[in-house]
Amino acid sequence: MNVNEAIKILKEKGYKATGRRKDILTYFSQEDGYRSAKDLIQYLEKQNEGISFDTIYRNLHLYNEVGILETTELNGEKLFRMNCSNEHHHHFICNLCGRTKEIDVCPMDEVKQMLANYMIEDHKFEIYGLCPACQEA
Amino acid sequence: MNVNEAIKILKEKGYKATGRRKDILTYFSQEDGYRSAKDLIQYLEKQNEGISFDTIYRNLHLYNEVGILETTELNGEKLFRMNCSNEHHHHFICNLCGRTKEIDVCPMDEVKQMLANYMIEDHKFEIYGLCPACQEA
DNA sequence: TATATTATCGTAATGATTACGATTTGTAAA
DNA sequence: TTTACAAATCGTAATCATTACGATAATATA
Repeated sequence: MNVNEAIKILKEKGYKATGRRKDILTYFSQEDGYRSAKDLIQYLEKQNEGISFDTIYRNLHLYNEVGILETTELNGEKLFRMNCSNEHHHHFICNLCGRTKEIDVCPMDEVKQMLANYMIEDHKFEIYGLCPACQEA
Repeated sequence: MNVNEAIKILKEKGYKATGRRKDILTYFSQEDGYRSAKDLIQYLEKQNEGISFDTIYRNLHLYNEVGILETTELNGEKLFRMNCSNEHHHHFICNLCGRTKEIDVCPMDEVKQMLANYMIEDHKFEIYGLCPACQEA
């Protein structure tokens, strides 16, 4: 997803396309892995842009709700990345650089049969390690 | 795993079997789902036992390291449960009561082939929802 | 361009977790 | 069974990510 597609989604849902929101979208569109609120703040400070925590977190959650960002949680902090696909998928996540690789395998079909009386609401399948680039360094 | 087995593990590794450590083990051995540090503190207060945060978290991490407790992370807090099995396994986790059901399916064999040049260090596969008991309430 | 609504700002508050110096406890050797 | 000492605990303060708030500013649309 790129910045313009994301802005289109915002407008369709009645949200305003503010400068701040575009700044945040610009950041995530140029990264290709999971990034934290702190990463985003540091990026904005380098651009000489102050930003409020309120604005950061409000928009990260909003973007997640409307499907612009995907999210995960690692070591006590939430991480976000631009949504790369409309298909259901999972990720390999590099422990060093946060970059991801899409995994199309989903074990839920097999698992559903084992949980007949359970109401399944969500699931998480993630693989962690070192990507090829980070193994060399 | 029960309290005595856990204490045996502690002693084997050279850790002392203190009253506090037994209190904590007693709590987790009588629960059958994921519980938070806060849950543990509340339990101890009901027993009229004060306890320091230092002691709580130091021991939770220790127990996780030596394989007495399993851990996961949900909504910004770490959760712990008594390790139920020495076999590699995953869990269904009830969103209401935290109780778990062991899942023996592991999709990693299939996935490893898709990640030939990636160094896999860890993975997480969890299913969330409502257990049969919580669906009725 | 005026207006109403939504968004942002700066900062304070919260909640989970970690850290610290002083004190206590468990263990094993004397 | 006492002694000695390392390890563990306590009470509390500090940290870190996140949430909340009242005042101000920016956006969309009429």
